[in-house]
Amino acid sequence: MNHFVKPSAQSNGLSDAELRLLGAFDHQDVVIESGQDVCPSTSHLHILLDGWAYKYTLLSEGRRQITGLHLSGEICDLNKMCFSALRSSVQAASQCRVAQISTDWLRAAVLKDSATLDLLLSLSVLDNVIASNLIITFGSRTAKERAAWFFCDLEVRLGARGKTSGATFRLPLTQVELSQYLGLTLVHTNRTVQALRSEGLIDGHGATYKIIDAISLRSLARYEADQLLPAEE
Amino acid sequence: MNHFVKPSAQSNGLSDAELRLLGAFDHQDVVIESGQDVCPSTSHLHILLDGWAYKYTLLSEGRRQITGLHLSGEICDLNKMCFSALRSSVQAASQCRVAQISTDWLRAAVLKDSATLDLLLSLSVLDNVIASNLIITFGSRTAKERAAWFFCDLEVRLGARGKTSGATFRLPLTQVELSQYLGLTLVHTNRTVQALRSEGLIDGHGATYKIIDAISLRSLARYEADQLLPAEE
DNA sequence: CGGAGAATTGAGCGAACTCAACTGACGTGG
DNA sequence: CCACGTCAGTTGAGTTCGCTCAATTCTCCG
Repeated sequence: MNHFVKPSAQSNGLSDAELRLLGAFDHQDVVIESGQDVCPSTSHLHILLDGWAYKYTLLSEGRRQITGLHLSGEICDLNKMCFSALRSSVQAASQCRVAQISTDWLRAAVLKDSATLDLLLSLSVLDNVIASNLIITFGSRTAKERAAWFFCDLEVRLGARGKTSGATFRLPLTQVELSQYLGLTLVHTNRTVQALRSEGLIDGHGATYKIIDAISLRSLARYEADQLLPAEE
Repeated sequence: MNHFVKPSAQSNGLSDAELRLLGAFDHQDVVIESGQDVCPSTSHLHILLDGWAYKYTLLSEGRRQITGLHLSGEICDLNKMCFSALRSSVQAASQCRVAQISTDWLRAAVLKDSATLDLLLSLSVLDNVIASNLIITFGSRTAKERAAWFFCDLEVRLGARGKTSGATFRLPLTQVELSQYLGLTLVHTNRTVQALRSEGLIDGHGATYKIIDAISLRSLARYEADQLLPAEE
């Protein structure tokens, strides 16, 4: 059986070692284009191997709220192990490579191998920790702090995947999407990001951003790797 | 082995049948006084048999954010199955009766019985759904809508447990706690609840509340049982 | 009666929203 | 090659929501 280790709390997803072990699983690779549904099948789980995706739910009047951001190594639809019909979907924010795993197959694997059980539980619990962090952000941070928090969080998660060069990284989200994630209006999101730029905390327009002053940014965001993270490794 | 059924999505917790089956588990009953820590042990999970509790995390400057509300039948600290040191705690909002279950024992039980696995997974995923609902609330609802949403949600969850008489129920939370849950200031929470009262949507001060006009309340809150719930039952 | 915690009220301010217009990049078709 | 449409980003002006900083009432309990 596979010897999974605990998913890295820093990266919020599967580690490289885990992804390598994933090869032992009965899975299927798919490429999803930007804007498409990442999790079309209800009988399979979907693991992001590469690319950006976000979970969202549609609200009244055409609005929507993005409830989570997924990077490579993360499982997008763990809920499918239990519930088939949630009111949320997962959309690709960039071209994505996705591995599909049958829920039935995984369920059987978990019963056979306690390390796999640990992995699955850890991923689910991690999802909760991430969600709690977002709740804390929404409940206690101003717009500027939210934006700062977003960039801090992003740098950590991308850094853990080796997707940053220096403090520079690609961000394939439009400001509309960013505003739906941060729970702000588009206009205010724009002004807020500009403020971070003009204060010399970040730089970059369009798809490429760079963190200039990580210390001040974290201080502004009261970023403390949030809910713990590292555990009984 | 136990024959657990899926936890009720309506109530967000264990059903009566599940609680009855719980007797077969190796557990220990404890009474926690209001204000005390519900989950002191790190080697045990804690299931609320009766009472109110909330998960919170302390922020800078003495502030805190309540990230989840727990009613009877809910597991408060599922994260202990994976991570030992989270930055959050669970506090009793009223006197609580709590069942402690050893994490090791549960882990073994899950590997032996697929129904128990389903139960555990369902509970964890349900936590996520609840958290997503809160994120949606924070991201898209005004103060008044948040408060209305809170009462709608409460009525459903309490109703599923038979803890309402008519639309009347006890709410053992102070406005300070309510404000920490809704992500508003105490003053604004007070005014917001008053507004709901003066508009004839709810009634009641102190610890006892009553929903007068559920239709209007739900409409105001855009409450639609939120992230769905019922599944492949 | 005094004190503590909870709920309430008032006044003023600042953050975030709304509405509306405008720029710049890009692709497509005449 | 340029006119045009579209979409992302930006800017301005005015309004409203929610916050801050008091101070005051109410309730309960010793």
